[in-house]
Amino acid sequence: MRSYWLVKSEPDDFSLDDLERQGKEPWTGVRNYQARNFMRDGMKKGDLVLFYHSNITPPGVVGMAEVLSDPYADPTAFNPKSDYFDPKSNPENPTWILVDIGFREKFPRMVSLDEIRTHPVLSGMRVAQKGSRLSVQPVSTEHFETLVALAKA
DNA sequence: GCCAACGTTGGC
DNA sequence: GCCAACGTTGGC
Repeated sequence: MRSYWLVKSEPDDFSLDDLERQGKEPWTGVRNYQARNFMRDGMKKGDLVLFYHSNITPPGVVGMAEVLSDPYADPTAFNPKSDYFDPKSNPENPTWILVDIGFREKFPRMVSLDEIRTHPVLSGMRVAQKGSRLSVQPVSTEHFETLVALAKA
């Protein structure tokens, strides 16, 4: 049973094109417990992931990625030189967990946040809620299929 | 650049 | 355990 997800990324920091170039990327730097729990407890290899660009005009879903690894400790939490360093995390009992995300496809067109919010089905997505800051979030099968169909229409 | 919404921290 | 202060996210 495959699950569906949405991850946010600021394209100035790491875009879908960057993911395409790299092929895959350890999803480092998530420092929110709810988002971590989704990666740690929910994500499985082969799950499909909507790739969302935030902090850009317009924000929206630009493509599809997939989960390529089992969950493992985020190594940036142990690196004092990293922006994501967290002295409270240690390799014996890591606080922060990630998965590898792989490139799958760039959609023929972006589905913007505005379009998600005004769509009768997609408006129920968590990302559409005002003030929604969760950077890793589950997506229902219906929302996933509706959004992909729209992106390819 | 502004600021509302939200999550976390820390004093009490 | 409460909650004010603070820092961050992210749309606009």
